[in-house]
Amino acid sequence: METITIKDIAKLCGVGVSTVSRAMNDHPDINPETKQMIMDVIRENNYIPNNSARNLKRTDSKNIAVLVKGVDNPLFSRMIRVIEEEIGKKKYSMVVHQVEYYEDEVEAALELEQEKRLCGIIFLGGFYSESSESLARLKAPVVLVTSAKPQFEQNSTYSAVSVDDIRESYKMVDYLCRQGHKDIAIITATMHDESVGKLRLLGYYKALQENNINVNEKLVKYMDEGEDYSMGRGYQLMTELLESGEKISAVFAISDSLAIGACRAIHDKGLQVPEDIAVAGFDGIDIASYYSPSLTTIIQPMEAIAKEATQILFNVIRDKSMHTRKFFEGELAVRESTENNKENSAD
Amino acid sequence: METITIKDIAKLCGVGVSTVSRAMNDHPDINPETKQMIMDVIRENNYIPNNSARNLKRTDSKNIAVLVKGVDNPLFSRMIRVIEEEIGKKKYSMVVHQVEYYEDEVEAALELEQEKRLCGIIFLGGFYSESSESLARLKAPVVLVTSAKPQFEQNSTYSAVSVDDIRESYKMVDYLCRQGHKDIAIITATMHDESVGKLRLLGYYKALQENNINVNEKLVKYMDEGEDYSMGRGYQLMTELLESGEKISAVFAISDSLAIGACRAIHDKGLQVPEDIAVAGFDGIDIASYYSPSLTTIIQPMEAIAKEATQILFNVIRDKSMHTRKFFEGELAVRESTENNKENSAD
DNA sequence: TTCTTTTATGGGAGCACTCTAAAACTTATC
DNA sequence: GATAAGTTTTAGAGTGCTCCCATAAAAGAA
Repeated sequence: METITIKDIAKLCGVGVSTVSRAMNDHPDINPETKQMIMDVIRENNYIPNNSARNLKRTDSKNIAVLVKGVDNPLFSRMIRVIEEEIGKKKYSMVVHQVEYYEDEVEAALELEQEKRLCGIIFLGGFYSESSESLARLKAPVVLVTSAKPQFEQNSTYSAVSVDDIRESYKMVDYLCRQGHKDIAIITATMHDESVGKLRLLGYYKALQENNINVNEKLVKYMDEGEDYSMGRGYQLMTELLESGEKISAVFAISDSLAIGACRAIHDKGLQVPEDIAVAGFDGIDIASYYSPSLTTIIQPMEAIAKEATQILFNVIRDKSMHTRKFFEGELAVRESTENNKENSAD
Repeated sequence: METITIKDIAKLCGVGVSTVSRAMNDHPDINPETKQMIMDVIRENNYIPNNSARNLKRTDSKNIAVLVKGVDNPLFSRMIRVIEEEIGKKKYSMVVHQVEYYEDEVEAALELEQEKRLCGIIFLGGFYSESSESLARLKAPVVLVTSAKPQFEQNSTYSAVSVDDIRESYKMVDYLCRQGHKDIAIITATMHDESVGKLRLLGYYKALQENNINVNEKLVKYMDEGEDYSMGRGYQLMTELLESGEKISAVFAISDSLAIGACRAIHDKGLQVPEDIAVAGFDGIDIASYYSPSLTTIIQPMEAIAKEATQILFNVIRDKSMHTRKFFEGELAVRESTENNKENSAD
């Protein structure tokens, strides 16, 4: 059972190799009947063209890379699933690349580009320390998903799609303030200017300010740069918070995983969520609604974001359209972890 | 900034193209000094060979595909991370392919093989309805990870690595029996003979039998074929169980996600875990230990399994060594969700 | 009928590599 | 100094495909 090539198909059909190529690639200059005949033969013989040979010759490689910091982040793995579906529909193929925390994602993309002849790049998460200048080194169009970068110039060299992190974070913290909380801690990511953690922190500051609450910097806990948003890390940081002796009535963790770790830490100190401390997360991953107590969170429309990201990428690749910046609206889901039993018990 | 090719490097070094190729591929017939010189030039110019061109010519393509039913299954996404690391170390590249529930994974692999010139295939999960005969259609060596298939003939056409599902499941149910439970329900996957769900069900039967407990088929709940092990599904099936009116003192769900869904369902009926019903899971994903109550489960050594799987694959690819069947030992982690307060309150 | 235009097809160069076979250069042996 | 044997290098064929260009056939215009 030898590998079957385009030549074999051509011979079988009694036509030239180029005609078979034409039929497969929806080239206009071909007789519909010939095309039909060729396609039938292809199907009968389960012929699938060799991707390497195609990519070698083609200018447009039909390879899209997805670079992820943490494939096992539930938010990302869910999005990867959607992105692969979308990419598959358009007959492109997806290359997933896990970027280690110590790696520079743009460097990694640069390598992949040489190696795999990419025609498009999607970044899930990540920091882009050098920002625009760094991203501009990539030849293929780039879409940033769920990353910082609210600023967006005309003629940008990349697109971006995400929720408005400042606004969504504001929404959550403002909600906590209205619930009567005054001592609200936050568990966030690195202080890096280009990080989602920074934006969500800004939303936190803004909400406190508008509610006339002074910021207590001792209630602001940072993860280290490049660390995953893990439950373990949430647990540690919450424990530090609890052991600091500061008064805390609510905690906002910038991911659901961190929030769950925090819940567990509170529990392990013999305290109750939400009775003693309310906890809120961010993302809206499955576990948030199944956790006990179910977790108040900002639900990011992951499917929509992932779909839009691939759509934008295709627009840029195929129609050479301009890069764009799209914001999605998150949904504040109020659940058990912030139910205010103390004050509202009379309701 | 034009793309740099092997020709450019050859010219820069003042040597032939084939010599550069030799240097890069650790070919023995080359002067060490020449090689060093060439490697220096390559590094200085950030040259990275084009993968498509390589794969086109090479017999062994250095492409390994990972086919997954459900990339967003936490167990799998974690393993994917480890597998990519291992594959990367050996300078091979990984192609992740999400297999939809309605797709036949072997068909999908067959396509990928033609398309991407695979030199190895790893399956994560999946069913393999046609089993051996079907798998034998693949030319590249295959390793099944976390799949059924305890039987293993000499000269098998594939390797397999997993825990011994029957034994691990037995361990768990036997433990529940010893805790004094008599009415133990199970939430498992399809009845399909080649599924992990079936094996774990066999372990359940065995444990009940050895503990002289009659099986009540009304306590055995099946998911549909191809469905993900989701929390939502666990919730539904547990709700059905609770509404059946059968007496239930413990539930064993064959994945942690299902178990968490079950916990939530019990909670929503106004009952307590473990006081009213004990719950046990399987897998040992992160959330299991952070959930409230923390979840009793069988911890699969995911990292070790993933590493071993890639190792075996490399052995078969490179040394043409025989296929093997490797079992790992799981760890029964007893946690809050099965703590037996009732009987042992005097302890 | 002859010339131009349109439509359909085939030939073959080229993509960036690998690898075989042969060439060029060493060194050893008599 | 000639031959053999080994080492290092190179030219060039081959990989499966795409796409430009040439050609052939059909259609339309003169």
